[in-house]
Amino acid sequence: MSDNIRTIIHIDMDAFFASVEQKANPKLKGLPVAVCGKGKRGVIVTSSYEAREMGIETGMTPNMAKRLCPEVILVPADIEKYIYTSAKLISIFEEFTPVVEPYSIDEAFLDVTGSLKYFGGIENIINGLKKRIGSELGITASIGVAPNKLLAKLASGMNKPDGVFIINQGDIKDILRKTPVGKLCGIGKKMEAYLRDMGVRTIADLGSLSVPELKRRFGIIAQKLHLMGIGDDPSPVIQRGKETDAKSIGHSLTLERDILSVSEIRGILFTLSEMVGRRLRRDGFRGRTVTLTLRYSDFYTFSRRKTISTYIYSSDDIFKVSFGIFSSIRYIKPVRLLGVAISNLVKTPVSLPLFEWMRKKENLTKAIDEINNRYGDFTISSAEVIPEIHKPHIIPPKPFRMHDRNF
DNA sequence: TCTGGGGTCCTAGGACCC
DNA sequence: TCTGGGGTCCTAGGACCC
Repeated sequence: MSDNIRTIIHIDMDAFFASVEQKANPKLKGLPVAVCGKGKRGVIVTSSYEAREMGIETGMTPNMAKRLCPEVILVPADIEKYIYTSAKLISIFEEFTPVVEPYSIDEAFLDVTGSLKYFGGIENIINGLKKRIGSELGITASIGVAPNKLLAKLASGMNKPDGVFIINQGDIKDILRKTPVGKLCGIGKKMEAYLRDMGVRTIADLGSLSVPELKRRFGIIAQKLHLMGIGDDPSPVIQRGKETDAKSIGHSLTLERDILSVSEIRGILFTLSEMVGRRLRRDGFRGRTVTLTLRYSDFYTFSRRKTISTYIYSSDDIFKVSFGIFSSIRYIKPVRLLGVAISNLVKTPVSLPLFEWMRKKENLTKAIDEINNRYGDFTISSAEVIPEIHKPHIIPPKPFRMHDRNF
């Protein structure tokens, strides 16, 4: 461990989407509100604390929620509003330190080690954050403070909603002894069950296992697990704009109804390819591996990928590869979900176009993107695109899975 | 009662080359 | 005559996070 102790904040909005809706429409304040995804197959993505008290959980269908709590108010998700609020949040955070790492639409890590003195201590920073968020955005946040990201994240969950929890150096041992290992970010259900079989229940139990012992069971992640077990985490807060490049870009869509028709599937793949292609180009990448994901009506989900020899970036090329993969799948059942993703990415200036037709194609693609960037998505696009599909999709919290409920 | 969407990282096995 | 071993690339799938 290092001598200079860091002060890391993890800040997590409370019931983010629901709170934003309650702020936008004060009539919803104090009521059970559930925000749902759009379309026939949308599920609940967040709910207010009032709704949670009635047993409403993320992942339920609106029907299930209604049955459970007839007074629940269902509000369709308005992603643009949440993105806007999220951007405001980040700019508030950045007034307290430049070292801000957005972790999702409603969470961030802040390294405030360097700004403690300026603000006169951690309490002033916490109070300042809460006050600004409350007065400017009308929502609440839970804040965790600790010497590293792992523990800060753990801390922010300890006193929800609208809470603060500070883990000082001296408290660490005690907390590790008391806290179940599954509370750690990175230990999911499977890992927790596996650790339980080894007699590991608390974080401290994990810390008591030796690295070689962990290596036998978990291989390469042994060292990391050990560090987690002793509450250590050397990873830095990565300042916004200094992130590593994306590794993949993709979109998927659950269809309004299950379909079998190849021409409909073709249309959806084309649209998804266009969405992927636009983001790929906007972010300045090309890629050479295309992955197609299918989910059948029985929920069986699988993927097929293809790596080609050249880096591509046009929506058309992405579509050709993804439809080619689809065509190679022999046994097709009614399709519930389709996904297209591209990976094996490189930053764009790769080479100049070799031939005239390549240059023309590139110019056309650029012109279309410029128009779409200026006037909104799909102002211009091929006749095959289905414009309904593309609103931004960014959905947060914990997925709730039907089949997890049996224990 | 039916089960959203966007990512990262890791594993294991096969193809292929030297 | 019975079968090396290392390295790289690729595919499929799963765990995990939000």
